[in-house]
Amino acid sequence: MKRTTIKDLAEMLNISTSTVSRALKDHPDISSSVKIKVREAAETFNYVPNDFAINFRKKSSKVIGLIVPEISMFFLPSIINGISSVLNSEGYRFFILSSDDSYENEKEHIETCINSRVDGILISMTNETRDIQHLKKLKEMEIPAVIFDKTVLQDAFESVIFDNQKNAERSAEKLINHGCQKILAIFGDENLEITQSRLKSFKNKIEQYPEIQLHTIFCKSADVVKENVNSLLDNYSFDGFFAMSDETLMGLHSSLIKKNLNNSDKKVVVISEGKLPKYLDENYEYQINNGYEMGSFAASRLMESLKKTSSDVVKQAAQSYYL
Amino acid sequence: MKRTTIKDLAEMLNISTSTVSRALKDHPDISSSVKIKVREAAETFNYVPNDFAINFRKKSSKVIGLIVPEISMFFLPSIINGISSVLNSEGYRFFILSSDDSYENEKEHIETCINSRVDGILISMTNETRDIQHLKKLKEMEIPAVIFDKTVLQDAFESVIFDNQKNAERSAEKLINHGCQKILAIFGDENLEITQSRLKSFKNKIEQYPEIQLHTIFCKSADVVKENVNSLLDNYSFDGFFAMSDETLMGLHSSLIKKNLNNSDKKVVVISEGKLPKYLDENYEYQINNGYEMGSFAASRLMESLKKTSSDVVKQAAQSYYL
DNA sequence: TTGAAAGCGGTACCAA
DNA sequence: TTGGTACCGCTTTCAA
Repeated sequence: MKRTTIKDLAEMLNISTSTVSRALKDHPDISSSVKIKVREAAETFNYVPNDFAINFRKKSSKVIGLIVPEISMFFLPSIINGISSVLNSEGYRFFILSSDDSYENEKEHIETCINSRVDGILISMTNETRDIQHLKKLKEMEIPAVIFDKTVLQDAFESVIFDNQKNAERSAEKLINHGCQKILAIFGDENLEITQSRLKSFKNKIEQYPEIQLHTIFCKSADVVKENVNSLLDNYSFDGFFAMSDETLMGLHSSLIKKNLNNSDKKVVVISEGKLPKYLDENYEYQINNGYEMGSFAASRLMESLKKTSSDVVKQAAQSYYL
Repeated sequence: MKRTTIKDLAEMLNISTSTVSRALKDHPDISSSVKIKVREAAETFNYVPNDFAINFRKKSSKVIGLIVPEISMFFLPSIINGISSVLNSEGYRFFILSSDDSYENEKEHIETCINSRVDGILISMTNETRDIQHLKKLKEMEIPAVIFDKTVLQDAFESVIFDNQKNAERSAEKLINHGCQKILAIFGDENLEITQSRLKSFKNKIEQYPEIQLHTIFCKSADVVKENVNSLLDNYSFDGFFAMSDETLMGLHSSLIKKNLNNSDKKVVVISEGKLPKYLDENYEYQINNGYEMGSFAASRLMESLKKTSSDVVKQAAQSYYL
């Protein structure tokens, strides 16, 4: 089953391949009579341009590599939607590679992307990732990359991140305004930058009110949250809760249900990326991080970089964008 | 920034491109001394084979198109995981195209896939899709495709679907075994095949017990479920609930919370694809549809088709697989 | 306005 | 064991 090529059309019409090629893309040089003939033949014989040959020729794949730490329920769909909306409208495709929270996989995926000649990379890093050593090659090869959400301290690539400080502070304010006096704040993995930055500003804010008692815990998964909160609630009571993420909220919620505290007058504030949680309990208050916005913004930044020729690239610290 | 090519290496080493090409892929004809030289040079000059040139030459993209009706929170992540696990291990990539529940988009995506020369297609259809007219071209071009989850009656392509009948029946049995007498069953869009098949077997089972009162409603979104259930609960009470999907469950859950029924002794059974809902309320019972399993199974089927040469393709009704 | 031809980076056949 | 070369399908420069 051979697919019709430009050469086939050229032979059938007794004209040259260059003429066919130009006619097909409505080049001004070509007479309209020829254009019509060519288009008809193309239509009739079901001609489909071979993207490979084109990409190969043009040295541009129109493909972006999306590397994510994991394919999670909470965040990815909205991110993907945001990315799709921008990339598809610009004629780009993207493929997803999941690192499964392993630095080694992440490193390998970068190689994969380089080998398959992606035009650019969108990456969110694993919890294990500590530096951007494995991204250096991208700079050498001048493959633009934008880091989003999960990142490390660096100034080589543009990054798009949520404003943790702002979100954590506002969450604290919400609890304060509700008059909460005994607050349990639940954070994720203590080693993550994101945890530290949310912790810091949350704590700072709360500490401006010496009368408030703050208890903080760190848990690496929803299940751990649940266990820890369960045992805490056996001995203490709280009138306010803070969960730094959707995942910590899942654990907290589960525990509150178990302890029959879900209908009491406690206040729960959470920094969230999802849209599902609104069904958990409509009384929870969300400081929403918008995945769609992040995805589309990161993709836009990447498209911008792609449009710059390499000579445009100013060798200075890349910008970080806060959403 | 030019990337090193085989030609570059050949010139540097004063040997032919064919020799370099063969040395690089460890061809038995090549002497080990040459192989070593070539590999060293490749290493030194950071040689990366150009997949485009290779694909172009070999007429195989190693890319699969994944077309989904929407990028939803509930199901997609696990599906993607399942697909990834199979495809990546076979050296394939895939890109995601979302139809946003529009038949027109779906049709266009098929074209896109054909144009970008994907080796195969995995597709889950929109609610609007009524036939496989738009897939006919795939057959002509001998592009293998596997339909999963959302499909229509057809026997041209292999399909992988959940066993709705089994799931609905088992869900009904669960409620019956709990001794529920007044059951509210919540279904999705009445026009969908999936709804009809779940409805039918659920109802059949329940009707074997004439003493049970069954009330069924159809709602197109979680929010609609919530509204409808809210007003129903004002006038009636139920001791058992059935939700045909994660989404209907979300609405139901929300409503139960609002009516303070979440800690009563009602029974809730749901056919679910997600993993999130376990945190909603651990007393809910799930008849789980495993997205990971579906994704990996569909991908495996596709890989199988890919391995067959076109002459292997037997022209007979394609099989459906039930999970 | 059209055509001839080179070439993108590999691969593989045929010859040496 | 190695080299020469045609070719995959398309674009683009140069010439006519």
